[in-house]
Amino acid sequence: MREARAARELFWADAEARLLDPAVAHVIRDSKTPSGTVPVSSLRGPIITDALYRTFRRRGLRVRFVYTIDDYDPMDSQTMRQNEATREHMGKPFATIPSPDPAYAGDWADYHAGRFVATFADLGIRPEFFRMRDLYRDGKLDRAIDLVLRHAETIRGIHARVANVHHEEGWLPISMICERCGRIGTTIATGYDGETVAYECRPDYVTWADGCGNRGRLSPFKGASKLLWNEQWCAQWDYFGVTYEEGGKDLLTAGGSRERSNEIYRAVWRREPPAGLMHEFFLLGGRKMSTSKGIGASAHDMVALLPGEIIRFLMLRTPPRRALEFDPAGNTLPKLYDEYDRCADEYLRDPETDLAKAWWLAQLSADAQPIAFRLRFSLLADWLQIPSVDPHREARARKGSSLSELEDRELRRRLDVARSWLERWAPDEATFGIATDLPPLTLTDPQRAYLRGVAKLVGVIADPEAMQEELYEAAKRVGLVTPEGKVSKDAFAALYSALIGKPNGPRAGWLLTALDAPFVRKRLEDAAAA
RNA sequence: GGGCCAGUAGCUCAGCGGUAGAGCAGGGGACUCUUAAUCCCUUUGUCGUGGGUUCGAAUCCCUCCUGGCUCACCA
Repeated sequence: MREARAARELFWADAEARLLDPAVAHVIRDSKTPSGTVPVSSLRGPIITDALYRTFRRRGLRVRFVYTIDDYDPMDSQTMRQNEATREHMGKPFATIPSPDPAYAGDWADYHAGRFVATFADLGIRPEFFRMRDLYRDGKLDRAIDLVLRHAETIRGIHARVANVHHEEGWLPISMICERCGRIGTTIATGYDGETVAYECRPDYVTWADGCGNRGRLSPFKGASKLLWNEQWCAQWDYFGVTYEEGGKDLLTAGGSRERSNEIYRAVWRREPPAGLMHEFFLLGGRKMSTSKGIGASAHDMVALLPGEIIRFLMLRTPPRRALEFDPAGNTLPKLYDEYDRCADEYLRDPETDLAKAWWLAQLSADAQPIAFRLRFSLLADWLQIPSVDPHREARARKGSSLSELEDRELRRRLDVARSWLERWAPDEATFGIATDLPPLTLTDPQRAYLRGVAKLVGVIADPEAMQEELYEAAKRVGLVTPEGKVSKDAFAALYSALIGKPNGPRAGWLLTALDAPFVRKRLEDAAAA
C-alpha cells in the first residue's frame, strides 16, 4: 500500500529510472532528421532526454547518451517541393543535397544539423553524436541490412498487419540509392541473393518525388542503400544497444510508428525494444504570432535570446506527458522567471521535491546551486524603463552590499532578456513608454495652468533634483494643494497623463529632464490647451 | 475510428486523500527631504457532469460532456 503510493507520487524522471535494471549498462538515445530549420519545439525531446540521462546517472545507473543525425533520409517535405531551388533534390538523401551556405557547412544535412546541434552546448546537452551517413558508408549497419533482407517476408507481413500498408510481393524493406539520379526515396528493391539486390527508380513510386526510371543490380552495403524508417530504427537500437528512448506523441501513439518498430524488433532481431515515455508537443504561440514582428521561432534564435537554464526550465517544468503552450508575447517570460525563482527556493528548502527537481534539471551542470540574491524579472523590466534608475546601483542598494560575481552575471543576463522582452513581447500594461501622440485627457483648470507653468521650466532646469523641487513649487503656485497644504496628487497626475497616458509613473523630475526638451514643452502646452 | 492531455477565483495556473491556494486583474490604504510601476490590507469559488470507494475526495476508480493535440501516407 505504502509502496504503491510512493510509486504514484514519484517524480516523472525518477519513475522512468525505475524501469531500468541497475545491474546492466544502459544507452539512452535521441535523434533528429535535418530536413530544414529546426523550430524551438524540437528542443523538448533532447532536453527531456538529457534530464533523464542526468537523473539516471544520479541514481547510479551506468548510461551513455547517443544522438544520431538521420541525414541519410530522403527529402520529402512539401515545402521543399514548392521551393524552386530545392525542387530538383526531392527524394535525395539530405547528406547529398547542396548546402544553403557552403561557407558554414558542406551539405544540406550538415548545415541544418549543425545549426540545431550548436544550441546543445548552450543548453548543457552533451551526447555522443553520430551521423547515419557515416554508419552506412562505414558498413556499420551492413549486418542489420542483411538481417532485414533475409527477413523481408516477415517484415512485409508486419507492415500489412500492424500498419495496414501492403507492399507488393518480392518487395524488400530498403531503399537503394539510384546510381543515375542519386535519389533514394523513389527506388523499390527486389531479389536479394545474399550479395546484391535489383532495384528500379520509379517515376511514380512516391508522390513527393519523381524517379528517373533507371534499373540496376547492386550490392546494398557500404552506404549504397538505406533501411526504411522502421527498420532503421531497429538497426540503431541494436547497433548502439539502446535500452531507453523517449519520443513525441506523433510516433509513440497507439498503432503508431514506434509500435511498428517494436514489433519488428521483437520478430526479426528477437530483442526487447527500449522503454521510453511519450512526451506531448510544445506549441508555439497563438494565431497572432505571424503579425508580431520578428518573433524567432527557430531553436537557434530562441537559444540566442534566452539563457539555457530558462529554456530547459520551460521544457521541464511541465511534465512531459502534458502539452506545453508557449507564447513569448504577453506576461509569459515574467511568469516563467517567477516560477523559476520559486523552484530555486524550493531547491534550497528541500531538493527532493518535484519543483526542486525541475530547477535542478534545468541547470546546465549537475552541481549548480541557486544564487542567494536575485531580482524579480518584472521589477528589472520596470527599472529599465525609468530614466532615473541605474539597475546596477539599485540592485546594490537592495542587497545592502555589492553583488557577488555570480549575482552580477545573473543580473546582467536578466536585464538582457528584459530588454528583449520589452522591445518585442511585453504587453501594453507592462510598458510605460512615452505616448507618441497626446493621450486623451480630462484636466481641471488648475492642472492646465500647472502644465503651462511646468512647460516654462523644461529646458531651463537641467538637474533632475532641482526640477523635482520646482515641480512642487509650481504646484503650490497654481493652488494644486490639499486642505492640509500638501501638494495634491493631481499635479503629478497631470504630468504623467500628458506624457505617458497614465496617472502615475517614474519620478517626474528625472523623467522631464531625460527627455527632449522641445518635445516635452510642446506636449505639455498641447495638453494644457486640449 | 484508435490514442494522449486538459477542464479549480475575472485571467494564467498550482494543489493530487485530511478545513480550497498563488500570481496578475479588481477594491481599499500608506509614502510630501519631496510619487518606483514600491509597500500593506482585501473581495471572489456548485474544484466540467453523474455515480462509486473512504470516517473523509479537487485529489483514487468508473460513466458521460466539452476543448486541444495526435495517429491511421512518408519519415
